[in-house]
Amino acid sequence: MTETGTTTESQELSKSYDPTSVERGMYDGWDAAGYFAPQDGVGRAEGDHPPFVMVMPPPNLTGELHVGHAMFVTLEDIMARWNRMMGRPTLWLPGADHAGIAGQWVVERQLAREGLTRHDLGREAFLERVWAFMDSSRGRVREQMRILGASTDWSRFAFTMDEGPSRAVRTVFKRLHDKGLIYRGTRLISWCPRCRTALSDLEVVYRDEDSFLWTLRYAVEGEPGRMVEVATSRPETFFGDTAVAVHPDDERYGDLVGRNVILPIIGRSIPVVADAHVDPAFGTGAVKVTPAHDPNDYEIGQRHDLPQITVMNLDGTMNAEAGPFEGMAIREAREAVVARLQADGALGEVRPHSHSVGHCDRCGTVVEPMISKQWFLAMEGLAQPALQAAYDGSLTFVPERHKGIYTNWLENIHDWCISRQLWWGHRIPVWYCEAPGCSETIVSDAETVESCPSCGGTVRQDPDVLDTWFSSGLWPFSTLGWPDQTDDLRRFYPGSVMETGYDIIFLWVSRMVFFGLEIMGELPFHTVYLHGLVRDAEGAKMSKTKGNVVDPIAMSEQYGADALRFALMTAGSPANDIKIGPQRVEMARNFGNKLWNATRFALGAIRESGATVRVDDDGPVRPTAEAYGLTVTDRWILSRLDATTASVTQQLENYQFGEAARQLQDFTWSELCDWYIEAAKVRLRGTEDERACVAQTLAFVLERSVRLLHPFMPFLTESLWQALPHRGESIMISAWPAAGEPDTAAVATFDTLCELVRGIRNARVESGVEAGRWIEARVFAGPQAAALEEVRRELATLARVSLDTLVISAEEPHAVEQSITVVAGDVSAALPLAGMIDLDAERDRLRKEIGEAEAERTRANAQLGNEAFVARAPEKVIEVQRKRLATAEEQVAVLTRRLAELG
RNA sequence: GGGCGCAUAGCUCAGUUGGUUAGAGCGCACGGUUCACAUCCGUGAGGUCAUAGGUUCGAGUCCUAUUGCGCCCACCA
Repeated sequence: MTETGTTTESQELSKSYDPTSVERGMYDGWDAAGYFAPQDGVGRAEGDHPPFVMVMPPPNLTGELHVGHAMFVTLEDIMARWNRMMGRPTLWLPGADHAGIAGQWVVERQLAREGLTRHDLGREAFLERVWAFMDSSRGRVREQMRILGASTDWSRFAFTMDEGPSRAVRTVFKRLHDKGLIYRGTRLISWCPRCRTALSDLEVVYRDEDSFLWTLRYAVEGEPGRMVEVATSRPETFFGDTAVAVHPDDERYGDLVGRNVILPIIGRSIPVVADAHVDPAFGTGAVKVTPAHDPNDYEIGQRHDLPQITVMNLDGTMNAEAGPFEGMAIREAREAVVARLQADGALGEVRPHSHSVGHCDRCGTVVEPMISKQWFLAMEGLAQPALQAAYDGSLTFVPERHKGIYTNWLENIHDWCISRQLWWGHRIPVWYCEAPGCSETIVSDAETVESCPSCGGTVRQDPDVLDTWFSSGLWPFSTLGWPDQTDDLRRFYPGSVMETGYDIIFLWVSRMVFFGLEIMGELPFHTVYLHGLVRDAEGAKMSKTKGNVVDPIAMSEQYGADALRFALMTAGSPANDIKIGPQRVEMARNFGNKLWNATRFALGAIRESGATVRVDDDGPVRPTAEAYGLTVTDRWILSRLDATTASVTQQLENYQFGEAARQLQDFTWSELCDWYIEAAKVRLRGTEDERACVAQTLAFVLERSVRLLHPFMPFLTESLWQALPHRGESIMISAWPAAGEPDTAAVATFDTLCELVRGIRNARVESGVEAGRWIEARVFAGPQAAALEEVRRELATLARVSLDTLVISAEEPHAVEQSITVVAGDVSAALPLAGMIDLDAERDRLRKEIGEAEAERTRANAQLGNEAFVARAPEKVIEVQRKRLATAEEQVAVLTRRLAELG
């Protein structure tokens, strides 16, 4: 079954853990070895090994990575590395996003610093400039992800503006256009006057602003002196009013419906219409209708066939419709208009009013609803299958509550305005024939169209580009070569998990789902895992202007990428926002140091044991009782390793990454280091067989632990694994450990040992025994005496009891004078401390302990005395209570006798 | 207006199907240089699990209401 020796020469580890030297160069080695790519010829086609496929949410190439990126890189890397170790062909596909409006905005800002606008450069030169920026940014982002340890397949790196994804965009556009789902129409859309482009609903963020509600007075035509008052928060738009609307049942205005009113200043006549949308209780119950500048008014206008009068220019100034106010900025115009209305006696009540105002998500400018000719994607038909997938459970959300957010949005979906008046992005693949008399519109998936296919005339491409999220929505298949039927597409579509932030469920996740279903006929992934946002140590959102940005690269340089990753994972729970500061990362680094030193210790122990660790293809061979003479201590740590392995595996299956990391930290630090290693030191000073047993057990447990930790701390674990006895060339491609059966007897005995040791240590401290002093102890262990006898040296060493005087017996002697009594579960110990005992203090201590034991006994009795409890609780739970009662009774008895003996 | 989340030790947070005496790290107190680690070890103090009801043999965990904080959605003239 085994060969001896290790395949790799064990390395000496330096005195202390230096993350920088551990991490340096390691990534390049993995990359060069090709570990990041799925094995050739493996994948869905082969059937029996379903691949694990995850497409990275492509970071925007607009700047440096922030700690939020480190968060998703860590989560996805854990999934990728774990699945790889589970033996699944794993593809984690990296990429980057051109970021449309955000990308253009960054470069425009650069230009602004040079006193230039994009128009100074012209479209072509501007795009060259953007490309140059993106290229340099792309390199940095890749480098930063490597520093973080992202095990992505760089050979498949994709950029949204690359030829492949661009062709996918054109193909989808054409296909959906031919199907009638993409159409061009003149609608009311959201317009950013600064960016000078249309926006989708999702790119508009609303903020409450304090303003006023102005009452305007319109004269009723043909009835001198009679006025109708309308309330508005936007007086400057009244030039575009084409009606006044009142509720059909509003008696105040019933006689006015069908008649006209006169707009002040410009004297235009507009009708009064009845529309149920109007709330008679709000304002005056009469509302000015401006179809070209308000979504509600637009709807009313549609219903009553009202004209649309646009009163603003695309740059946010008033146009000729505003008469004397032409050329003024909107805000400026508002004040001037109000002043003029007041002067003309057309202004009524003015009162403070708070309402929410839409702003451009990118630049913060107030967004204007405008009538504009744009391209739209009809959503109703696309949304249905995407909803169905969520309803029937074929699409899962982690955590599940986000499913409702997703479905709620799709249930209330509006058509998506996909055209943008930008230069940076995917050009709309539509050409218009310029020949006189020919009105041909050509939609093509080709990169260029030279001439009109019907008349041969010259053509001009639509100047607009697509919303950046259009290409993002195609990402799960455009990155795999679609529209070509590539091997990758066959092997890796559909994917498995989409890991991203909950803030882009609408913007991105929903769009990938409906595009995937429409274009590929299959969901792009079965699970959506959503992480929370990362905040600073005070819980504030990070921003450069606040100066509270945690730079993941600086953090990695100081504490190591492993520490940053571990800190991010253990800082909170899935999908909740987490806070992160340097202190937490430092603690994670300390954990790394602990592992480092535990490994150093193990290597030293193995060397000094003189034994050779036996290794097979699954690493150090699991030591057996027959071959190695395992003791309770070894059996305990092996059992704990098994339990931890099983639990961590389950946590990973359930996407509970933080809990998995915490359990591993707890196991390795508390159980392995604080207890096993300390206890094992006894036998390392013992016989040759004992040393060999400890060496094999340590090698086994540590090697497995390091493997379990690998997805979380890839660099450190690789380094330690290489130093430990192992087989194989990298921990990255080693197998995920399997769990064995629990050894309940060993666990019970060792737990008793721990409890007893803790009790004795506590008694020593409380009695003021010097830390270094060896004391006497007599342990009364009842039926556990034999088992404890097996670990008497460990007990003696850990509790600092001199081995010569340690007595472990089944029966309690009648009298032990001048001693301190320790109870630990079922067992007790007497510490004869001649001359050191303050009898009064000891009596007080005993009384206090008796009190606690009695309280415990009372609680257990109460539980068991409850007939309903005994009748209905499961037998297992009742048994626990019986045991609890027995232990408490025993403790009361022992302590009471001791108290009596003290006199 | 609708929806979601959070509230647990001085601080930051865990606690997946309800089940002994609710955990960790930091901080705090006391003590430790014995040959892995002071980036460490040992011991300890510290919590009416926001409030009020309810379901249950049993509630930090499930239900209802309330308070406070945060977020999302919505056509708030």
